Amino acid sequence: MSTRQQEKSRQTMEELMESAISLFASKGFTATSVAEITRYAGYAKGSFYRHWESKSQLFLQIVEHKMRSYRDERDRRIADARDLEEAMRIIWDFLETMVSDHEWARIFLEFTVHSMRNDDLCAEMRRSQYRLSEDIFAELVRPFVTTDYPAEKIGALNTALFEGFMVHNALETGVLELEDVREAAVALAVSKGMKQ
Amino acid sequence: MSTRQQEKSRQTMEELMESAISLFASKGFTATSVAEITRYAGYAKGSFYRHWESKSQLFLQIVEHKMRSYRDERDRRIADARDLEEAMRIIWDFLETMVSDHEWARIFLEFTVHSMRNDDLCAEMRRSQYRLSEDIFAELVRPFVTTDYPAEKIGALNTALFEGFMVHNALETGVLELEDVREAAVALAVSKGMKQ
DNA sequence: TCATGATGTGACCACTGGTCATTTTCTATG
DNA sequence: CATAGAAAATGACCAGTGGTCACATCATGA
Repeated sequence: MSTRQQEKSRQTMEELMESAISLFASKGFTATSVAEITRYAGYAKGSFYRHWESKSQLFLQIVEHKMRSYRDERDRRIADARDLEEAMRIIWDFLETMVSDHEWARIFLEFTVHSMRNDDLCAEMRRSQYRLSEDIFAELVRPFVTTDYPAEKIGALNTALFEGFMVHNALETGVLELEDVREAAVALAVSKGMKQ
Repeated sequence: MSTRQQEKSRQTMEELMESAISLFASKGFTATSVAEITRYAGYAKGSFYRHWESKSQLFLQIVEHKMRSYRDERDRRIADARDLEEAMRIIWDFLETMVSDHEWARIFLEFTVHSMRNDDLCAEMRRSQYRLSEDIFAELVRPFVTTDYPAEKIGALNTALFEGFMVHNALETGVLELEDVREAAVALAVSKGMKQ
């Protein structure tokens, strides 16, 4: 096996990815062009498509990578939760680290909307790797729900509140703090999912 | 005054607007090009820019028009509300008519995100005409809030939940019904804004 | 040394939002 | 009517987009 050549290829890919991450962060997904990504990394445009089949696919790969690192930590901690309220607070710690990466929350929202018009992308976005999907939320939370209210709905309501907060953040309205949303989300989940 | 010429100009503008509304509805904001709008209405591309300074400005005009018709009805009805819960339900009737225009909710979200990267557009989107903004919500709801919790935050939380639901809808996840979100929003507002 | 296949290139495609000099059409006045 | 001047409509043009592909370059195994 020609290790040297493969190594070079891997390095090129990483350079392009670094370039993309930094450009996405400063200009967003749509406003960053493939030509810019390659130019910034010192390659020609054609090289990009040797590594990814589209700009969207690169983006998904970046997100998947970001998500994977959060996920393990989160799943480990939630095993210790004693009730729904505790579980919710652990989940929100995790969401908090996502939003704290301010620019990325915005870009992520941008991409979510971008994917709305493409069935394949839409299907991928529904999968748990790319979003705190309703499914994964329900799974995390189900063991703690002590009412008849469906765990999926608790999850979906929570995700709605979170993603709505990202819109709010993106428009820089500045009325809500993360604390407010977190409190509201916990209160909502508790009122629906725990016997009073 | 050359009434005939002005009349013609007005008619052209209306034709272009109708064309745009129908194309936006079927393809979304980004995917609809200015050339398509004019072609569909039977004009050349240049004519578009005689009436609007950009595609975004046309969009804002369409939204403003849609909003105005809702608003009057809503303000009239809310005057009759007796408490926060009643006020919330009236507001959600209004939001419901917005989402029921299924395709438009999606396009509106698309445009919201599109405007994120443009300061001027962003400022316009914060204004009450274009969104159920935190301000206007606070104003509607303030007279009914009987706790210390700030009315702006109740408004912002409600808007977050609503706009998050639009994301949910756009991805066609299908777990939440409007009823669920409405109930959650009312419950949330009541728990924060009404003495128990 | 040289053939092979992987890696890198940039002109090219059909398209975008937006501009503007030019042509067409209307109308107010002599 | 004739015509000057204004208003409306046009479409070639610009710099850019995501994506393709025939071609050049280079590392490698024989």
